[in-house]
Amino acid sequence: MLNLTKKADYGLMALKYLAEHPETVAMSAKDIADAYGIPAQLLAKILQKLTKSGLLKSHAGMNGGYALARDAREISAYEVIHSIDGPFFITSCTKGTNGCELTPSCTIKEPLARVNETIAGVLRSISIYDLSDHEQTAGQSERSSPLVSLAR
Amino acid sequence: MLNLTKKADYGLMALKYLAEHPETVAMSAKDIADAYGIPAQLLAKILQKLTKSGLLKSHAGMNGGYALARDAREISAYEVIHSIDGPFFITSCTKGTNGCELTPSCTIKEPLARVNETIAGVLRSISIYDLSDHEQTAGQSERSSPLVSLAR
DNA sequence: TGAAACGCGGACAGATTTGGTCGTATACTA
DNA sequence: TAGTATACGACCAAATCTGTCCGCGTTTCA
Repeated sequence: MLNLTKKADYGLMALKYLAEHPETVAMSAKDIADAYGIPAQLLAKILQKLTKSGLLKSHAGMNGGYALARDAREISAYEVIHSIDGPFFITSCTKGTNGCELTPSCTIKEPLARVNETIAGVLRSISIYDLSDHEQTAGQSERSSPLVSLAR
Repeated sequence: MLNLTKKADYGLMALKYLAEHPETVAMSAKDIADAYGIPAQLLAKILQKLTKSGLLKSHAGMNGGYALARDAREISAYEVIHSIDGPFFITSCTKGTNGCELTPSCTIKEPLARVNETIAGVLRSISIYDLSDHEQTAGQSERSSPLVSLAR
C-alpha cells in the first residue's frame, strides 16, 4: 500500500503544530492531542520517540512539555518518519539485516533500491516548515531549488 | 513503513520473469512460482488480478498460462503495484473517498499529497523492462530523460 | 469423449502489524 | 508534598497480510 502509518502521520502533525506555535516554550502531549483529536497517550509515546531521536526537547513537570530541538526548517519529514516507523524500504525483502535468503533469485530489489533512495530523497527535501502554515506568503524565495534531482 | 506488500513484489518479479522470456508463448503460474520459490496459488491469484487489469493475457487449458499483454517497456511498475495493492496514498487519511472527517484539522495531507504524486511519478517512470536483465548493455540510449522532474 | 493441465474466484484460517490503553515509575515545579 | 508532566514497558483488540483449500470453467491432447 505504500502508506505511512498513523503514528507517522500523528508525529508529523504534532511537529507541524509545534512549528506553528514558536512562541510557546513547551506544549504538552495532551495539548497537541486535543488540538487534533488524536489519542493523547499514543501521541505521548510518539513524541517520546522523537525526543530520543533528538528532534524534540522534552521537559517534565508542571508547565513542561515538548518543543522542537531545532528550527523547523532543519527537520525533515524523512527524519520524523524514520524515527517513528523505523527504516523503511520499498521492497519487503530488503528488510532484514541479511537480504532475502529465501529467494536468492529476487533480482528485483536492486532496481527498486534506487526507487527507494529517490523516495527517501523526496522526503528528506521536505521540512516541517514546509508542512506548516507560515502566513508570510510573499515570494517563494527558497523554492528555487528543485525538490528532487535523480541522476543515474 | 512505506513498503510494498509481498504480493506486489511477487507481481513485479513475475512480470520481470515474463519479460526475460519473450520467446515463450505462455508461462503457467506454477512455472514462475517454482522459479522464484514463491507460493504457486498465491502467485496465481496475483496474476489473475494483473490479467483483469489488462497487463497480462491469460490462456486457460493445457499449455496455457500468462503472457505480457504489452511490450515490457510499456508496463510501468506503478500499474503493477496499483493493480495488486490498489490505489496507494502516502497519508493514511487520504484513503477513504471522503477525506479524513474525523480530523478536519489534518492540514498535513495537502503538502504530502504532492509528495505522494512525486512518488507515483517515480514508479510510473520505471518499466518492467527496466527491472529485467537485458543483456545488451550497450550505451544507455534511452536513459537520457530524467526519471523525475518535480516543479511546484 | 474423457482425462489432464491450466486459469478463475470465493472462502477462510493463521500470522503479523498496527492502533490504542493501562499502570507504574520518574522528574520537575510551586 | 501535592500536582502535573514525561518515560517506558506490558498488554489487548482490530485490521491487514499471507497463504491454503476447494470447486468450477476452459482448453488441449490422446
